[in-house]
Amino acid sequence: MRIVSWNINSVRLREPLVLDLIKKLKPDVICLQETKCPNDSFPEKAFAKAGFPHVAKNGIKGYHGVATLSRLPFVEQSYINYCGKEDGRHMHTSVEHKGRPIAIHNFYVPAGGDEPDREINEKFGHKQDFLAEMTKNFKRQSKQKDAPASVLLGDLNIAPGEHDVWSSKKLQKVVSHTPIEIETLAKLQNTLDWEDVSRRFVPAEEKLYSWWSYRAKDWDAADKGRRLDHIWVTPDLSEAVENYGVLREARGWERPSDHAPVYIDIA
DNA sequence: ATGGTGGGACACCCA
Repeated sequence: MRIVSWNINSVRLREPLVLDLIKKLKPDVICLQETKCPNDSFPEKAFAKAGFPHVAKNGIKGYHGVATLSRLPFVEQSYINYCGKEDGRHMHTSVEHKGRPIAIHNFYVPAGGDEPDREINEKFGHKQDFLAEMTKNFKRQSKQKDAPASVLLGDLNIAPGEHDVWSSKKLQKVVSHTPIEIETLAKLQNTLDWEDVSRRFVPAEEKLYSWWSYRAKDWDAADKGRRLDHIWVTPDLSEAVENYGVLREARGWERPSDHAPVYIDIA
């Protein structure tokens, strides 16, 4: 089973690119972020025709918004609102794989604004609070006896490792790579003992990115990227994950998203 | 220190 995560930056504008992605990667589940699309105008028909009749969406007008597309039916779907906002940043679904459910938590974590200081930038405070609330919710879930095998993925808007950014030194005070965010993300990762799948397949000392700014003259040549998109799995799933990749070429497609899709294969 | 680009809704927000 192949699961893809992609910050699409407008699903309506880039509907053709999603179809290209389907042809290219032949995924079973596609988790989209930044759909920027209300639920009633989501382009479902095109995706159904391409083999994805099952769509779970948590969209709002204009910005944010997440959606999960699947070849397989969902045995469960729900979403949680964070920080008292209905801003479309989480979609939970469950699919059955070899007779047992796999929970898929599709997240779009707040970007956090420009200043890494909650006293002067409330967006940064929101990002920190959002991650704390995720941690609290998953801690509760992990205490349940029959907690399902789970995948947590999406645009977490934090690049934690030294080689998850083009220059760790230059980005120390840049939101997405500050020590406080990295610490908050680690706290979340440790609650359920999630495994960051990417770094099992790509050594920690190798540069690995999933996002390149629109502002670069030549994103590919400059290659000043960050790994903002993540796929984590609970320990009971770890062994079954047999492949991981970033579809870097998608960043070079016509009218691209600034994020590339990331994916895993589960045996 | 600054401004560079892109998307959506609608005069300015999000990233």
